[in-house]
Amino acid sequence: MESETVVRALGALAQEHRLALFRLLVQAGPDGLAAGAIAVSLGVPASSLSFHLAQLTNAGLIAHRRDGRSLIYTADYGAMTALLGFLMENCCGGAVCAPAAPCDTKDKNERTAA
Amino acid sequence: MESETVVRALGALAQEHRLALFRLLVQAGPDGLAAGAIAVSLGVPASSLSFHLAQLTNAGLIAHRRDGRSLIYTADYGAMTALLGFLMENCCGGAVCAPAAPCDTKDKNERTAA
DNA sequence: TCTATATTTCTACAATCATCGAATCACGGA
DNA sequence: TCCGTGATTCGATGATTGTAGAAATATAGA
Repeated sequence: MESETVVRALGALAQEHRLALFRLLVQAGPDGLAAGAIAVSLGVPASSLSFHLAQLTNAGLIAHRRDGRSLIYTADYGAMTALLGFLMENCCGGAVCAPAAPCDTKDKNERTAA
Repeated sequence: MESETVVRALGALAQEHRLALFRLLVQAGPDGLAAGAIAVSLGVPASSLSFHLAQLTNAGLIAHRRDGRSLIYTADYGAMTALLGFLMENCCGGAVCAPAAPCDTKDKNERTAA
């Protein structure tokens, strides 16, 4: 994943409404949610929501499909996975630093992470 | 980790220079790097760098100590770990989604992530 | 104390962001 | 075709961000 892509993805998530929005879509799963339903759920005016949806779309974190008059938005798990992968590889000293990771971690630590 | 904290951490990393800076500090390890060395390495004016260092400090992602005339900055692995933990728990559909994770993953998937 | 070095704070300014009402576009049904 | 609904785009506005030179602060050494 290119670092420019990472910056855009991070920027897209670095906003209260958008973080909540993305979490909502993640919870909703592949079925996704219509823009209107999201607006109600977040308590944000339609035009404001549309702005945030565009930001997340532009960052490649969400996608949408049309269903009649509604636009259904879904989280792009692949993009999020790639983002996390980048952060774990480049921003954790090379060692797996996830707290909840019950992995073996291969023990390649050359420095004490955390 | 509070979602407000997450937003600030994401915002701090969502900038080209700051992402590069943080990666640099992660690579440098616990020894850290002096502000001057960072400025040279990134090719950024001292005052600009100071601004970015303040952003990262404010977000709790880095810390610093004084060594003579130099201020030595270090990455806060704990904060990064907490951030990744939040993202993995809240933004990945509840399932471990890290690509490089060689874990067992407990198979609690209720939806197909990615 | 005086000077040099390391770094931050101050200041100003351009650029980008977030917000939201109004206008517009897209689609389905009568 | 006309109307109603779901959603985006437009436009204006205030707030925040990024940049970098100049000034100020902190420390070390002579």
